[in-house]
Amino acid sequence: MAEIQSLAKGLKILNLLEHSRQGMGTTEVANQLDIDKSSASRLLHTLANYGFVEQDGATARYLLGPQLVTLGQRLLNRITLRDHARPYLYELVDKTGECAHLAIQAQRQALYIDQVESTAALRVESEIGALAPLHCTALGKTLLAFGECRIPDELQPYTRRTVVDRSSLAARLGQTGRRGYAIDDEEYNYGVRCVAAPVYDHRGKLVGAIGISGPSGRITLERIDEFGAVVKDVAGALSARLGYEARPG
Amino acid sequence: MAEIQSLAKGLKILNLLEHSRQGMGTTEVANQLDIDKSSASRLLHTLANYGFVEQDGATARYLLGPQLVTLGQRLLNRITLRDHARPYLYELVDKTGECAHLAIQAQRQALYIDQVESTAALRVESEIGALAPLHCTALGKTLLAFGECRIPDELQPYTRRTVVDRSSLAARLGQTGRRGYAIDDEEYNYGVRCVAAPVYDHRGKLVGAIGISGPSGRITLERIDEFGAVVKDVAGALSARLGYEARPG
DNA sequence: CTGTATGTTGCTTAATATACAACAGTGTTT
DNA sequence: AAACACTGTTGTATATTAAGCAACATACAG
Repeated sequence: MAEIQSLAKGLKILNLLEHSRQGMGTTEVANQLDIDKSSASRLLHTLANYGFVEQDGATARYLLGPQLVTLGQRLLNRITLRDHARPYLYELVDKTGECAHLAIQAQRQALYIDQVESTAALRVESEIGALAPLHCTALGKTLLAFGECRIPDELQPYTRRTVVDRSSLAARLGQTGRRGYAIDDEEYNYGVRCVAAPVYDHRGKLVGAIGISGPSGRITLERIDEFGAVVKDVAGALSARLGYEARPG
Repeated sequence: MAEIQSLAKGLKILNLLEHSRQGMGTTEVANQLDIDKSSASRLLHTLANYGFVEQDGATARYLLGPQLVTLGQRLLNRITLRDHARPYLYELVDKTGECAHLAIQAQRQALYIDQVESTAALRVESEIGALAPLHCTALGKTLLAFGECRIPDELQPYTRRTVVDRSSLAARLGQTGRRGYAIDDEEYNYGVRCVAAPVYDHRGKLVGAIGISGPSGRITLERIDEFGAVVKDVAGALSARLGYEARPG
């Protein structure tokens, strides 16, 4: 289907500003997106009129605007999974000592919608709202293995351990399915191992994944199955809370 | 300046979807915004391509998309005021027993960027990301009285107590300035009183406001100055933490 | 099976965004 | 100071593009 190009340009500007901490000027935006600065100027003004971008008072550079907070938070508040999941995330932190995360599938990626930090000095911090690839994170693999979405077309490598071969990945996902939890063994970040398990709702539909992330020194290969069992249990308890009734077998 | 109309239409769709819990269909969007359904269809597809809206798998209706969470959260994470303010919000809750809020000025309104809930059964819940009017909330009045923004053109009444006369409001803001904290006496929500005070950064610039909200039964007119003093103190401590040095006088 | 509603697509035309140039404003350099 | 570079905004003709209409497909209810 044909895209409305002016709208697409505006949205591209927002995505561009996401990665700019100190903001961008009109000319800079125009150059990045290869459009005329007059167009950039008018697009930015339109975005500003609706609060999607904001001009820094001092530098006059454009930043992401408050309307995005309003809309994003509105959406987050609507995800009731999040409310239900919170105590279980705490339970994970208590039982494992590692940071716990909750993600859902969105835009063919894993969207982190909540986290509870551990008290350990060395810990893995993620940002709520961040998107992570499906093929090389424990939460993502969980969504792949137990959900309905297909393996992404491109399997980008992030570390030397990232599985980029489709058939190898499919085989691993098969294992994951049988085992009941997914493992990320330094496939996304060096030195970080993660374990995650699926969360189902009352219809038996996959709604998300919860898991833990920690340094490889603590989440050792010897203990990883132990962690896996814990994560699987807690995820099962959360699913039960959501009305899911595990089928026999 | 001229708006890019196609972009504006797309942004209007997002604003429209904010208030729709169960999502909207193409025709519905088209009718609401008075555009042709073919245009609505193409605009929605464009928004969907970039993740700003998402189609519910079951109902095929459009909902706000995950990209808004990503961008909104990115922005929230950048507001360091929020990190600094959190312990002071807890302090407010401890000292007053009421819910504490942090807001900044955005889009000529007060943007709630954090809250800490009290443990009281009867309490005032606000949503992070929500926008509130400047002229009839304690946080908003604080931003008006101590900041640089002007009184809004339209003073919409929310309750019978809302001050809608500009000169009356100006006089009240003068009082507020001398007193050092702002009061909302059921001017926005019936049965709810709020008290708020300004937060300054190291340059002495107003960066936000913190305050408490509670039922009128607990925040009585007799005790409101007592609460005001507490809020002012805590806001002062937060400002100090941000490097603000109160000027003599 | 008919009638109504929805969402998508093709195509023409009218609307509009673009590109270019000119201009104002700001700060830097010589 | 003056010249210069750079930024952002505005005006306008033109070429692009989105709108509008109709047709079509699909789903659902009577």
